[in-house]
Amino acid sequence: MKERYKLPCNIAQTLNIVGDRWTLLILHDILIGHQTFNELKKNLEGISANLLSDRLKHLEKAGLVETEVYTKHPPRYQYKLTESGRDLEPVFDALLLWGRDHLDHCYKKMVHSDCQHEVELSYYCPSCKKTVDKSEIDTVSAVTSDLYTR
Amino acid sequence: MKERYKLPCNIAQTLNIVGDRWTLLILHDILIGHQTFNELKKNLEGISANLLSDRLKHLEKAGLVETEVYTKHPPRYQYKLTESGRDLEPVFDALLLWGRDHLDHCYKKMVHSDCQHEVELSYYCPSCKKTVDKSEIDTVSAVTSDLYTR
DNA sequence: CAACTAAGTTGATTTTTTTAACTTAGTATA
DNA sequence: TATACTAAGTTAAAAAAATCAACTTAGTTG
Repeated sequence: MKERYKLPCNIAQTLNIVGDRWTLLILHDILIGHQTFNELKKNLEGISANLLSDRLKHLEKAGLVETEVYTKHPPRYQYKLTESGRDLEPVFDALLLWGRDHLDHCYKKMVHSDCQHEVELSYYCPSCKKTVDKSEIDTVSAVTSDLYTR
Repeated sequence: MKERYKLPCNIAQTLNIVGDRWTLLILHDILIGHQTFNELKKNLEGISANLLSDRLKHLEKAGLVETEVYTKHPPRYQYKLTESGRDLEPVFDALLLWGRDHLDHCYKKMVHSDCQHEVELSYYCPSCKKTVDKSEIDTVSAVTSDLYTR
């Protein structure tokens, strides 16, 4: 993929990697256990084979997906997420929870297994070892530590 | 927008609303305070006027954005996020934090204002009033409460 | 040996996005 | 008062991306 968005912004640059049509859904489908080409194709109803092929190649190059031989004869591969691919989980969960709250029809929710109550996303400071409110968080430039808004 | 993805999945259906090229970046730019058409156009380097116009119309229809007159003469509008638009914040933050961890060049980070340490996303059970680990969370069908994997 | 399956590839068509020029209404400037 | 300028778009053409449908290749099964 060419660098589509040129903005100096984590979100834009992340979307340059995972923001194309179908890409996040492919990654999510691998995450939940669909690992062969045809399994993915079957599960992602509506995707075309060439697009799936292109996306998998791109994601492998970008280091989010890796292939692994699972039978030698005939040679068969399975697609797996790398660590950086698995690290998209909060993105999937944030989208899932937005959908839970705002879609006309909600398909999935996330509940705490102990009590079966729905969970939320929150922010955690590993140094203070506590949950912090969004209002206590600064989004700062990674370079100068100046306060930034993007 | 037509219903592009037909999958019975919160993530796919959410991406039907916000997954088109430029859409999340537009929403984020409104969130951080750019509210007029030309401000958005200037800040989203590379976007074309007609696409920005189309996206804003779509987002208004979908209820994530609303317009407000801010001068009568000449009539001038500003774009604002509705509550459902603002609720995308965890999505933006999850993308930002993925970028912090995995982009070659990181532009922004999020720190706890008290201690200046970088924060993480976590899951919170409002019923148990505590942070819960992802391993303690079930993603279940919203309808039948059966365990589901999508 | 014929049919089948997995994992794609190829080429044509359709849809989206980009590029660039134009519009419209009001404001400010010479 | 004509002229240029700005905000907020629209329009049309060209380019790029996605979809659709058919084909390929290598190995397997009946």
